[in-house]
Amino acid sequence: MATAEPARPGFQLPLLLLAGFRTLIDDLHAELARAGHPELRPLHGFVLQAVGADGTTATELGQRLGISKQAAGKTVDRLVAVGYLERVDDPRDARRRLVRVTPRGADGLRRSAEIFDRLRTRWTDTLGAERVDALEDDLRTMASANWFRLDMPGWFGG
Amino acid sequence: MATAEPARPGFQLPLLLLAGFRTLIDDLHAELARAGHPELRPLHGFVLQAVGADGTTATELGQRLGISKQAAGKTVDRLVAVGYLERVDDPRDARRRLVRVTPRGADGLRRSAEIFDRLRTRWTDTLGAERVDALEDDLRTMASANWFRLDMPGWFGG
DNA sequence: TAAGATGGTCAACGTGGTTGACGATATAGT
DNA sequence: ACTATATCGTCAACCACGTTGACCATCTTA
Repeated sequence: MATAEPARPGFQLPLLLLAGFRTLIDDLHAELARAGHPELRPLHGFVLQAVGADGTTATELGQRLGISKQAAGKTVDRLVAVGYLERVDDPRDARRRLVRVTPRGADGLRRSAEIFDRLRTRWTDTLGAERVDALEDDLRTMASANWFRLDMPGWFGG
Repeated sequence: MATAEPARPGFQLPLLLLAGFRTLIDDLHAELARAGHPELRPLHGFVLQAVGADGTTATELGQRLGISKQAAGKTVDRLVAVGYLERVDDPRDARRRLVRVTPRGADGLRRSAEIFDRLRTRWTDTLGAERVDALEDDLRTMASANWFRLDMPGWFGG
């Protein structure tokens, strides 16, 4: 039968999506390293973003990221150790320990946004703005709407 | 100034790419679980694919996947434990231990290909074949050409 | 005030990755 | 033929990230 083998095998689509993601993130971190943030790992940018300007607690961070509060707490510990986050006591609730972005963390966040903008411009220069807009729109259509989980290592592996 | 804020912020592009990838892989594994392969993790499909029909050694597998031979060996151990791979001695080289896909592994691989084809059809039904073709072509253009590394957990995290 | 909910941390564990070391075997050079 | 070198597999120790269960401290509520 003529249609036994599809013209485009389906397995390439996820691979290309992953390759695009990875290329972007690798380029980001290459530039971030040059801009004075070599310790930042791909995961860290997402965590910093999730903490936000107002700060949070480890428990709330875990909920935002889709991981346990313990896992969130451990990741915060590492980011504190490299100077991107800080913990302060909450004067209104002695149980809570507020997690806040440090000036260094804010700098990393700001530079990341700039670099991502430049990277997207590189895409529109090569492909044309309509194609990149269409790509984003199509992905928005197909990707699960309320998606956001940051358990990447655990999800992909074990 | 009028162009200070870009119409489309760059940080969404990687997020959408990741969301698309993750949606596809999650859908794949939901169907794979229904088809009798609930133990298969996202990582495992890539490893099975990399072993291929002819089999390999742990060292060569590590090279294909972009990870150390030790890491490849450990992953093979786990896949052997769940029945997707097997190790046999190489009669022509007593140092080598050939890694081969078992019939169960081959079944998982075959079903994965079918499911990916169906998933891609779902995309073309919603977006139109031209849009999906364009999306793939554009990603091929932008993604690093000789990309293939499977150190996802270690890359993203650690 | 007693009871329950919530926040943070500790401990133990699983998976995936790393490097370094070390036998065993194969191959090349003298 | 023998010795040196390269390769394969594995062991051990370690790190990052995730999990669950247990526990104490503290806040909230009945």
